[in-house]
Amino acid sequence: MNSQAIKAAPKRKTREEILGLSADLFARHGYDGVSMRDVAAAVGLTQAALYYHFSDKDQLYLDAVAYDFREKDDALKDMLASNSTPWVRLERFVAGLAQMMVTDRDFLRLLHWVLLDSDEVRQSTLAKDVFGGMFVAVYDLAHELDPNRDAHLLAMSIFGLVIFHFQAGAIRKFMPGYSPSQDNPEVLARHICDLLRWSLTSPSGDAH
Amino acid sequence: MNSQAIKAAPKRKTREEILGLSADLFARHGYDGVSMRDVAAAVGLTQAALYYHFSDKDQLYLDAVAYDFREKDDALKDMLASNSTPWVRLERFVAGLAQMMVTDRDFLRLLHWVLLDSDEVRQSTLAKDVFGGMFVAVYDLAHELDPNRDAHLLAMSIFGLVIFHFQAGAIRKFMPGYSPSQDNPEVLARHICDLLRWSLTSPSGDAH
DNA sequence: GTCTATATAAGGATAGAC
DNA sequence: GTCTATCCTTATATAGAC
Repeated sequence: MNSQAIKAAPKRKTREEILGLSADLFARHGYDGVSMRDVAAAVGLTQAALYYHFSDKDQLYLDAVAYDFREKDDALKDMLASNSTPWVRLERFVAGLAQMMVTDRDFLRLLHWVLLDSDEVRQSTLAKDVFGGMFVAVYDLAHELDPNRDAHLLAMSIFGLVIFHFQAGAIRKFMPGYSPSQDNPEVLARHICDLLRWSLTSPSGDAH
Repeated sequence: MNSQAIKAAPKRKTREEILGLSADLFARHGYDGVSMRDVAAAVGLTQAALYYHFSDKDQLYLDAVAYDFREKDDALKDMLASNSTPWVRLERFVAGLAQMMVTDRDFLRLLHWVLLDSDEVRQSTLAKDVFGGMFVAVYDLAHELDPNRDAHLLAMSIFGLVIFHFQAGAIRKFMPGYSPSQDNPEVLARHICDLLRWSLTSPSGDAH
């Protein structure tokens, strides 16, 4: 009925189960905050078994992050790929990204840890594997929105506007002007798109 | 001749030395990534001595972060306080914040860890002690820039535009359109202020 | 593939001398 | 105020049985 029939890929599942569960843990507590014991307990194995699947903790971490981001990356790229106008695609992407931040808290958390990682090799690997495709899509969109601006900076700004809002989510609540409605992805998306739109479509902006 | 000679403020220095040095360590490696042994070694004391000054690791961390941010908070508020026009103050603040991100890498790192902290109590404490004043200043500025927008969201966006750029600094280098000049605080500040300015001053922005 | 058992290091924290 | 010495827990990783 299904692919590998009964016998061909018998235990490949364990590896993916480890990846999924450890990604959750790393998202919540970071590399140093998660022990191999924690992972083993979550999966329902002993510590030693993990070393059958992964050479060491570093490798497990790297694979887990890549595993977790892959699917989100695909979803986000889908939001950008269509033949609507650039502004419609932007609106959909921003709302979709914001929604994703709300729906899956771990997405933001894991992203956070990745950005924070001080290991250069891990970062370059993840940058390409995980963010490369998504960034390029937004980068192209940025160029469409305003060919006269630095598309790289503009793309970064788009990400920053959405992501930072949620990064600061926990402390935002203690700041003046806070309203729970701001946690609504639609409200945020509206704010951001307005901010960009009345900027980028600016008619006769003069010298600068 | 040295130390104890004066008598007035004999050993208060040690505590501050611990705070300064441990702040560096926490900035670089986070709470879990720093051991009391690490701190002790950096300061030149033994582990046990730390427990004379701080009840436990949590308290040391909390005090160290607050200690480190206090001075930056003051500097940033100064940039916002003047009687120039709002746009001039914005430009100065953005450039100043960006410069600070470049000059003191630990500032960003520590901020990062604070945002990530999963401990609610620690977060509310730090939110008020550390960011409260700075946020209010930007919040007020945001209201001046455009009284018709949600000042809270706008203030957050201003922070996000600057901060995220540097958060993503390490992976940005692997993305298309990257240029070293974008690491220049002046260039970034120009980009951000343009983005906001041609937006917020938008003349006849119609319905939305 | 997964287990038990264990080696070995590093972690937070305390007691008591000075 | 700081030290030495130590306790106890937790950590990564391996060896070898099943």
